[in-house]
Amino acid sequence: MPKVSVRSYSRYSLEAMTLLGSLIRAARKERKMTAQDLATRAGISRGLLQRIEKGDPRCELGATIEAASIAGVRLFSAESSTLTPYIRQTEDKLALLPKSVRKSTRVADDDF
Amino acid sequence: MPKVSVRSYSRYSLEAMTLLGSLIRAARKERKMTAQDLATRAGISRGLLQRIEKGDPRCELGATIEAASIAGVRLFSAESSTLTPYIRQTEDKLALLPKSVRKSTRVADDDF
DNA sequence: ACATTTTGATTTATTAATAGATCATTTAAT
DNA sequence: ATTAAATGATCTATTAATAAATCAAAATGT
Repeated sequence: MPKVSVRSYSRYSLEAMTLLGSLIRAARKERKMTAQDLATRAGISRGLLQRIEKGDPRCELGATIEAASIAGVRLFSAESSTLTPYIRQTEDKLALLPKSVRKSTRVADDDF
Repeated sequence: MPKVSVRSYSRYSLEAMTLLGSLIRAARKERKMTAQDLATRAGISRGLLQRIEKGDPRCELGATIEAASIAGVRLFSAESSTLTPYIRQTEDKLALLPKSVRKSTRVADDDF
């Protein structure tokens, strides 16, 4: 009997993954691509694409994003052809934030 | 010598994953969460969170989405508290599309 | 300046995902 | 109606991801 490994997801996460999968599937069909077509173009197996379109949480992020992208679904809709400026922007923001975060020693100051 | 398994990603996909990771990291710091904090809350190891924040394609989709969600980064910004209506909308659209896609037999009709 | 915590980077054992194959069923085009 | 193709589902061997531990370096608060 195989040991069961559990991992839980919030409702939002589950819904987001389901939605993403459905969007991919819808986009694929709109473009009249077969599952095998898309899978091949994404460099993955048809079985994995099936799981991706179902919103299975345990797929590789990369495989999912790539399949989405080829189907025409983009996580980030950029005006420019590249996301680089947004990445840069975020990195700049990160540079301003403290490099390491620290909880104040006095967590719940109940000595009053 | 371990056999090397390759998987390739489009530039967009790589950039999207990098951006997502950076957004998570920035959001986490803005909220003054340590990596360990976020990892624990997401039910993953700190090492995995490190990879997620780097935009590593080979992470579980679920772990990534969950970490993002907890950090406050959402893939889909819904007006409602649930994505259900969007899922439904997409499913409806799917219902209208053919259940299976088919290439026309006459691919390149060169007999003329 | 110092003490402590956070982070970054590795390494290994364990667990899980993926590819590929196969088969039944459904679907679409003729 | 018939036929070929697409889909859905399941199984197994192989390959890869994850958790956990460890250690060094960097950063923060006092």
